[in-house]
Amino acid sequence: MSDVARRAGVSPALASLALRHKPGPSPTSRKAVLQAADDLGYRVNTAASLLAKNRSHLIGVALDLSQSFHVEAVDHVYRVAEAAGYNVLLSAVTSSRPLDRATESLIEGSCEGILIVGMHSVPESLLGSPTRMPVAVLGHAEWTGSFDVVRTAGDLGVRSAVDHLVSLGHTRIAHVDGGDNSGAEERRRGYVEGMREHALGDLLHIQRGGNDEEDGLRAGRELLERAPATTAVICYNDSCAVGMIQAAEQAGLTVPEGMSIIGYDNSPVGRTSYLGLTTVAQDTRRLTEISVQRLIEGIENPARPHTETVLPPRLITRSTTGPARPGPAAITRGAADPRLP
Amino acid sequence: MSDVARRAGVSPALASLALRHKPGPSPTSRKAVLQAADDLGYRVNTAASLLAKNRSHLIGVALDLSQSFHVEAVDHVYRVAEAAGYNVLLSAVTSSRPLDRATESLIEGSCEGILIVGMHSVPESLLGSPTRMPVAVLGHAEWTGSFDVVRTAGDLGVRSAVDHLVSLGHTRIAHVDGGDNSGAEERRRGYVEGMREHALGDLLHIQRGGNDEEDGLRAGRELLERAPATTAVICYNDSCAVGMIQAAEQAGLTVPEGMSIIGYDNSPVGRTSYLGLTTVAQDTRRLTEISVQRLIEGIENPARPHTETVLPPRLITRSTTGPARPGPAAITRGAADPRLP
DNA sequence: AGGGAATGGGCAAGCGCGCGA
DNA sequence: ATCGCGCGCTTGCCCATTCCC
Repeated sequence: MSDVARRAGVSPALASLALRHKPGPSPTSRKAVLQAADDLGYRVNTAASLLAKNRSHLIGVALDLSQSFHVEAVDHVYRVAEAAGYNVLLSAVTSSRPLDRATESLIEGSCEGILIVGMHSVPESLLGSPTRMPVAVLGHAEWTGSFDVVRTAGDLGVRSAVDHLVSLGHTRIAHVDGGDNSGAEERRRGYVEGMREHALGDLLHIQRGGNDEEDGLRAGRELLERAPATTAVICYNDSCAVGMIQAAEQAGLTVPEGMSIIGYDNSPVGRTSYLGLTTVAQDTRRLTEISVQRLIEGIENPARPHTETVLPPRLITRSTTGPARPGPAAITRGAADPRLP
Repeated sequence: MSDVARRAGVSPALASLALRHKPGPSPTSRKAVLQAADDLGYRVNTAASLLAKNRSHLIGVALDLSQSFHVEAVDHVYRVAEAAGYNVLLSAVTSSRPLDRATESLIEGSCEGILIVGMHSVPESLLGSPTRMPVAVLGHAEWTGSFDVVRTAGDLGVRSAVDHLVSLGHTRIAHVDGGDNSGAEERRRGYVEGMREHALGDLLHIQRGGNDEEDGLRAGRELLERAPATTAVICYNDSCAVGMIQAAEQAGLTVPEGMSIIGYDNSPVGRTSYLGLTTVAQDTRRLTEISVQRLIEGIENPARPHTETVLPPRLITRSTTGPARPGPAAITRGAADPRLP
């Protein structure tokens, strides 16, 4: 930096101010410094700057890249964080890289706070003093009051799915659940409550599912065998629903005539015009905005109490749900797919 | 750190050595330091350490999280980098965040080299002195000799797809291409060469496609209208192929009886037991290993000449390809899906 | 018994920048 | 607009002790 300053004919201190667009330097010297920096291809040394400032303006994000919801969130995180003057550090959780390793590397990256996407637990090491660090969770974590949580009311989402199906005349509505995946318990509860509310408590059928197509396919096959009278299924998520659709088609059921199917997440896979999956959408954008906001508030005011924010989901009706079939299931599928124009 | 040193009864310098597991301290003082650090919940200040060492042992990775190939690569990157004593900095490229912004933030994160996944260009700012920085590209970049490239021979992949189809008796083989997406040109060339080699140059049909299902669906509809005699299609990638399959089924063609379809990438979407997509697989693992290796070599020996490494792809035959239909296309699809057991 | 290597440990000079005086 | 200190750590250099020829 002193090279830059010399070239611009000012002191290093002034150059520092100019380079950071801080008030102080006159327009003349400001321009001179910027020009000199450009000529010399100079870039500030982040480490030194960080050491001197003792602030990084960096927020860390731990996520599972294999989940489309997380990937979608990333884009919003960048937007919101950058608008608030923060940079973003990403760290992936994978099958071979547990959450605590991900957060560990974020801390090493000297971030000032951590956003955890979609995990249901928070590493204790983050919350215990003296290493305490602001944490926000975007997703379903048990809220203990020592971090912020921003999530969707999954139970409401599934209840609205039940409502929708009931309004179409369905009664034998099953649920392919998500086992112990993130948010699965809540959705299961929403299903049970929704069914009971419509006095369909006797027809409850929960089939163990999972979070991918394979799981949905397997669960679907089992479901159709055990409860062949089922006319509608609410699945843990969209991938799972796609598997369920495949199971139904394999069994000779058209969708939605023979079987109505609802997913959860409004993921890209369900959005294609071909599939047109009816699904429960989370407001990824708002969720992300709020969680990043909360995290930044927690960074800038460590005394601030932590909150849990629950947003309502929204049912998106597309073409995998339709009126309950009056008679027995259709068992043929013709060339003209009725889902399509 | 001096607190730790005091508590352990040694000097800060010795504590530094002990904390970094460097030779010097006796086993006794080493243990004392580690114990003291643990008691105090001490963590080294990365910024200060970095400033003093002037090395970060960090490699930056710029990628597009919406592409499954990139996501798959991440896992391997972590493995290889960590094995070589490097940490990883991730930076996403999205529709609103161009590559140069991603690499910019990696540089700010003080990484020592950058791995660019699947983009076909390298920001000039990375290569021009005096900011020059080691760069490796995992994917199809025009190799200029000023960075390393590790990629798959896409043309060979598509040629082997053509070979496979020809061996099944197909001649009217079309290609739904990837437009100007990464690697599309090479795959298109492989198609043309493969067809010519089998003296099928007259039957060339290239349909403008893209990289997602929507593109594949649209391209498929057009293709079936313009070249209804087509019996096999090689698609730019798996998502595109899924769209193509949907277009075929909508037109009343069963797969593979009425139409054989091949994808590219061996992505999760095609791997499900239901789809069983025949596809050209890249060796993601090897590609990643080599590219990270090359990058690290470039960091540790800046004088090293840059290389281009081209790996062969591998055709994975599953159930969306079959013998060419002898007569006209089948136009019905029954309940019993012949793809399935 | 004396000299030299080997070993464990301390001292202090920065690293490049930001900020208060 | 400048001066100069200090952020927390690393590292080269030097000192002290021990052990061995």
